[in-house]
Amino acid sequence: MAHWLFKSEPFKWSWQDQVAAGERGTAWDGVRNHAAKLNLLKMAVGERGLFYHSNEGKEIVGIVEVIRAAYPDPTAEPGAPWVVVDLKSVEPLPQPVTLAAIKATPALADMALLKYSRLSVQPVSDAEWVLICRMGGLAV
DNA sequence: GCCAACGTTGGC
DNA sequence: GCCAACGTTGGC
Repeated sequence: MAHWLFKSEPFKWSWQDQVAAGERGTAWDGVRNHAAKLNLLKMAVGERGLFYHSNEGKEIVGIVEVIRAAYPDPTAEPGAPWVVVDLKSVEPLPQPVTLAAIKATPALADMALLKYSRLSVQPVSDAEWVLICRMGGLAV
């Protein structure tokens, strides 16, 4: 299964908001970038992603799961190509993984987070996923 | 089809 | 607050 990374500015939509949304989850809306949209389209129900706080925090704080595959973004104009997936929170990272820690880890040098820092929905490789989960204090 | 101008993102 | 990176827009 593929893994992903979702970026959000915490004052717009934080990990706490995602947790508060509970088991029913919420739509990950507002994506207006075609590369990010393509990633959303590739997602399958049950795939998991990292939840990253940009700007304030600059750290990966939790794990989310795709609970509904891509469908048209209800916040976009009718007919627009934008899509959302529904996400629910799974668990927090006992120890958040900071951007600084990622930069300091040679094995993570190719992460999209570093190479394409403005992309809001990114793929994460299996190796990156395992390493970040471990750095965050989760057994994998 | 090129490219300058402009807006947005996001780290610092 | 600054600025680099990048996407989009619009004139030509």
